[in-house]
Amino acid sequence: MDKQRKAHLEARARVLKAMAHPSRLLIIEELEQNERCVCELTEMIGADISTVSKHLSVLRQAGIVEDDKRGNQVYYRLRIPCMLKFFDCVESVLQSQAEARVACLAGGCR
Amino acid sequence: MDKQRKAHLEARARVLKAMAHPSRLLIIEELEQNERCVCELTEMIGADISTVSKHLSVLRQAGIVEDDKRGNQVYYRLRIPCMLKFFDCVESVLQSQAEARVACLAGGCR
DNA sequence: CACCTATTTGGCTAATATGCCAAACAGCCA
DNA sequence: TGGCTGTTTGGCATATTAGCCAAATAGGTG
Repeated sequence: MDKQRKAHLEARARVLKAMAHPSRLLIIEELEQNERCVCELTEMIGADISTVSKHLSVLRQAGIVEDDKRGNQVYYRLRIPCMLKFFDCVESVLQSQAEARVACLAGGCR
Repeated sequence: MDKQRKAHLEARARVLKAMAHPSRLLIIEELEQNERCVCELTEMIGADISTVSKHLSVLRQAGIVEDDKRGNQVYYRLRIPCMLKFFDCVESVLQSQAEARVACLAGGCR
């Protein structure tokens, strides 16, 4: 495999990996609506604040969110506006899984 | 957080996690072109065939690919046609990272 | 059936991710 | 300055992932 292609695949994988966690997806969904401070996100997620801070750091390092310190609170927002669209495809996969399950129950299982 | 929402986020995360590996992204890109047998994919990836088989199994369990045994070869194809579109957003992130790096070098770093 | 090819599975080790607690830091206010 | 609130960082235990080898399985053919 070509070196450049490999680098590109790795870069893509890093972005996807950063998104591939339920709490981080929740963060992304919330930030689609509005910027939020860490404490708001922590409350929604219901985990330790240090855990949430680390999730945010993963998203920041992946270039997905950016932070903005105001007073002693830190607000996060999406750097990329396309996340919603992005999920259409994930939804297709889930939809298709659901259909497969139905077909399976109906007797089409291998 | 609502139980249903949590389940939904977990389902999405599982799909993203399945995609979040360079070799699996390569597989997805190749299958966008055409179905491929395991041996072809193994050659492209350049890893042990058992490793590739496990990657395929991850993608299959996530509902992203399906397999089709013909003779003693197993062919894989995408179950979902939207993967290319899906990546537009990842590309935006990468693009934006690149721009940030340029701005940084130009002196805009914090 | 014996043998060959293609693929999957089991088992192991090394690397990475997750989540909590405790400690450090930063900004604000008395 | 001292104390308070909000956030990040370090450290650790546990869990998950990745990749290789070896063994098992499945299909095809002599």
